[in-house]
Amino acid sequence: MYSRRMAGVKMSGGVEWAVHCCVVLSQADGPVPAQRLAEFHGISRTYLAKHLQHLSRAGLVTSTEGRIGGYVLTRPAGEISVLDVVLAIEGREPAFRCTEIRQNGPLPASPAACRRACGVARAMHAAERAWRDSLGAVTIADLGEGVLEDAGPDTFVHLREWLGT
Amino acid sequence: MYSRRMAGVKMSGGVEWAVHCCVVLSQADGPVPAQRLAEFHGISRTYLAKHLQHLSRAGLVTSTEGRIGGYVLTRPAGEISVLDVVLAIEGREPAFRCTEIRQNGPLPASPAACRRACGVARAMHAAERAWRDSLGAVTIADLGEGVLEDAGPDTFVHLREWLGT
DNA sequence: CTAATCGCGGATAACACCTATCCGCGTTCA
DNA sequence: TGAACGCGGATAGGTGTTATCCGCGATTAG
Ligand code: SF4
Ligand code: SF4
Repeated sequence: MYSRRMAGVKMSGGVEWAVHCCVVLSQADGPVPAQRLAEFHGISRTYLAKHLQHLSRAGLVTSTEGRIGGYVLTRPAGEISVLDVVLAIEGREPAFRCTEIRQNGPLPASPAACRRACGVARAMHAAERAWRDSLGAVTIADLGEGVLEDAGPDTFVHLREWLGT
Repeated sequence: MYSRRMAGVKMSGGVEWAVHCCVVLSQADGPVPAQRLAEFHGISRTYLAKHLQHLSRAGLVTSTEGRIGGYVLTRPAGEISVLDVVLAIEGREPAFRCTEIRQNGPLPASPAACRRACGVARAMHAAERAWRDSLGAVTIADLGEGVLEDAGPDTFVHLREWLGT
């Protein structure tokens, strides 16, 4: 699916799907099945279902089983941040994982010096905090307004019509 | 090497090695061979060599071939940020990669609306910018001072003695 | 000059994670 | 009852990370 060489810190592609689904759900009146969400975005239904289950386990969406089931946002769109979605899909593990190599080799750091994280780890964690703070400041409701600005004020009207089909 | 399950946005472990090597190099008088750097940190010599080559290609370190060769920092430690090292090892690709799913499905976004990145992509890129700004504000020299605070003022004296062995 | 040391780049393999699909199960409702 | 739906496990292919090994060219001690 990805043609170019890629490297480095990378984010799962499912995050993009999940965020878009949340924006759609914020405009829906009732439960929207995964089938419908996948159709709307032109993506794999079975794989999207996996991501939606992650959102469900994280408590961001509430699932309704049975005949006319589907997904509904648990909280108002203004109370769900992009960070919530990213953490639900990607997990809560920090990107930087310290392997404590300062304790290896001929001059290992003393146990006293290792009581707290070293400067390297502190710098990495501070950067991740800045990243999370930035994502935490944007809500699904904010993204919905952005769509209206970019695509016109009647976009969600068409969306609701299609969902009701 | 990693026993626990991990998920999500992740950073290559080689970044930690590379940053530590830069701190060591900032305290060395002459070229330090990869063999020595690997010994000091108790890590794989052959694999570390790969990362050092990345640093060399990025221009952060200058390599000397031959009998008494090794690596030297190209710039002063105060002019090399942690971000420089991370980008050299991990590459410059952004973590979030947009697949433009808004152009799919029964209600695709109009070409006019796609002239610029949508709100989702903008939020992701803003968060990455905050992450990079945070990492760019910390230099190798700063980390060296942190080591002195944590491990005592004679730490680098011992280091230089061992390097001279 | 010779040999030892060193950096460089390619080839290779094991492993983990991402992507994607399929199936069976339980639930709900027409 | 049957159709639609969510849930979880099993599975498979692709990609990136981790790690090692080899040959090559460069440099220097002896
Ligand atoms: S010095 Fe910092 S990054 Fe390095 S091993 Fe220790 S805690 Fe981890
Ligand atoms: S809406 Fe944004 S994140 Fe989604 S496909 Fe379009 S540009 Fe990418």
